[in-house]
Amino acid sequence: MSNPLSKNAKDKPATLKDVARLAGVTHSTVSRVINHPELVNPTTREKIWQCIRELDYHPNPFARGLQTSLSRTIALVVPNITNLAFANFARGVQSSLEQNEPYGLIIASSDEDCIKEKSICLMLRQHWVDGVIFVSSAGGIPPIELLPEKMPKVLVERTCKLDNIDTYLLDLDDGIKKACEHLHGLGHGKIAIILGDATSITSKERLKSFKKALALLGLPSRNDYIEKGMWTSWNAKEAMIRLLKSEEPPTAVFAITDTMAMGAIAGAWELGLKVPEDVSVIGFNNEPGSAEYNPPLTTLDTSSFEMGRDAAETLLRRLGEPERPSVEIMYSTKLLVRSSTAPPKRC
Amino acid sequence: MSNPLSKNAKDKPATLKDVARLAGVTHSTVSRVINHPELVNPTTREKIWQCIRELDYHPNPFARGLQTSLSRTIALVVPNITNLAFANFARGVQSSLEQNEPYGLIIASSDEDCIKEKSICLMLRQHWVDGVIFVSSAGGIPPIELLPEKMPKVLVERTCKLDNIDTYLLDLDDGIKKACEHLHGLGHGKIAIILGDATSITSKERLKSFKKALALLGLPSRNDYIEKGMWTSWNAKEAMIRLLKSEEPPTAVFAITDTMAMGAIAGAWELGLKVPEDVSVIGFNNEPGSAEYNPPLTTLDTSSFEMGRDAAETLLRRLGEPERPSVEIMYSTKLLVRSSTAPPKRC
DNA sequence: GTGAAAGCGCTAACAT
DNA sequence: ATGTTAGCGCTTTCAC
Repeated sequence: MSNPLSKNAKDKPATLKDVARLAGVTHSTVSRVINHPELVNPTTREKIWQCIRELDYHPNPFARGLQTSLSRTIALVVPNITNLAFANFARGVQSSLEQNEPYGLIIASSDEDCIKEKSICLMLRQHWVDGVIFVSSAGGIPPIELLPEKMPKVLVERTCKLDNIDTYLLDLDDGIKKACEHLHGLGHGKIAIILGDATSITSKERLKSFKKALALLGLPSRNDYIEKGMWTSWNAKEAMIRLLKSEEPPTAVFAITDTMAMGAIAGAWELGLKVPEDVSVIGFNNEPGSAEYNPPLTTLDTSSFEMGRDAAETLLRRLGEPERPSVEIMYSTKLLVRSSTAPPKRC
Repeated sequence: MSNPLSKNAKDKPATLKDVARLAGVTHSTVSRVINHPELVNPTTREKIWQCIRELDYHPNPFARGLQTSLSRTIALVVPNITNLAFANFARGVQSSLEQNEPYGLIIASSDEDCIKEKSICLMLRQHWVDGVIFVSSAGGIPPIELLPEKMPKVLVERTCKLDNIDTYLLDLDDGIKKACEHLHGLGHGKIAIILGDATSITSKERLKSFKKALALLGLPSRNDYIEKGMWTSWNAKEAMIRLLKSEEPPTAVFAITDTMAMGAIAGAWELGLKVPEDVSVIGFNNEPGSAEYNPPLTTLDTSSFEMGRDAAETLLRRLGEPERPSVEIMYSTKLLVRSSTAPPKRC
């Protein structure tokens, strides 16, 4: 129609055969130009490329997949896409995909739910993705047994005994120690923590690092200083209110996500308490917007975008080279001191 | 191995033929059981289902796609996945997919960039998605000409003359009028607006509605009350600072996303000004967390999740029924009055 | 360096 | 109600 190119009759997408006919060769030669160009005569190769462009030919992914079992699509499974740290991670993955081969990206959000994670794996198997990136799986190790053993997988924030699985880790012990040291250095001795849900591995791991850090500083671990914010700002707000209304309220609170830190600050505010004057709050992740919160959030930067980009690169590399030794990469976090932490009113 | 089921030799996925052999029928009968169960004898049907389960058979999507040209995957294109309103929309889409057929979901974020939007379409064409949902495309109408004409498409927050495209719209005129009326009712006469970037259709449309609303209230539209926040809280913060430092600063500011509203509040705060005492701020979208901001944000709720869920449902329906008349659905917004707006200090 | 031919796993038209 | 058969578009031996 408006397309000047002479397409095939019914405007159906051109096939290998169409290109072959136009170029005066057989379809196998055309296929060869695409998959093993070095095996074909440079002159014919160039001619065939012209025909490919002229017909706007694109290989049919179904036919190709039927042969190769490859879909040129990878999947990313995160616990919650509305968590900005994960959304940023996803952007990192996408940016890596853009700069490398044109892989499609299937994003699935499991809502921190093991059951959903399983059904996502089932869905992925039915869609034959070439590889998967799992981020902080709800049940510790994601249900990878539901996926083909050979399918490359990258685990983020989780370890797994299995060989041939690449892993991206966050140095929680170090990061959380830095956070606690910062608070301790300001004079805080009564530090509480706001977790997500009590059962998630993410919460448990961060709690463990937190307890370690307190011990290192000679501070006691108090059970009444452990609260659950269910990953949302509104629940964290309630958690903060509970903490501050207790008999001996903490002077500083570490929330294991920025979102919950913001909720915690809102909770203090609701009780007429100011942050950081009356209580200090420190977050985790450096989510976009944390610097513009009121007050700007002191937090640990976890480079979500970069991690996503690197994780995707690792997956892509393994896709091309299945036998390469697996890597385990540890990311360190960076303490960003902003305005939500200050010395306590009275030591 | 640990699987008790008697799988086929090499543990390769079972095929139609394997099931047929086990059931003592031909592969076409098995295919029929899956695609047109009503055409097959209930007894054999049941037996075949058992064999399917026993072998854990799943149709090969490539072979199936080669026949049907259907991938059972749809795509969602949003301007920015780190915008919580869009992330929520995506969750809505996913939830609808879960409750209906097991469609895969490809999410692509265009970064408000027309060029990227085009390359996304190219990628989607190569992945043969069955349908696409476009949300507030950067260039007005998304580059649908790059996608097969027959591919079902749902447009969100955009209209398009083309027939057979389903549309989900936001009643901006009404919503923004409500916001301005609220501000005007509190006594504000000097109302500024913080847009995203100046060139995006989203910004232009909201500005138009804003001007209309001001006119309706008998308020003048001042060009120096139009600022750009580039969709981020940090840029919105700078924009707010510019507004407040001007000769005749506004007493109220309407930011066209909550994220930018939060940045605006941070800007006021940086100048030692309080919200809502010194300046009122109203947002748009009711993003998760807006209620826990400091102060809780007055905003317009746009039901992102529900819209995503409904848009996906519409797409799914059209997938099953390509000839059904297209729908155009208008969503109204709801004003949520919280604590970031109040009467101006001096009228 | 290129062509011929087989077959990946499935669907559907046709035959019985 | 079920079986037979012919492709879908591609990759990859195997000949030449």
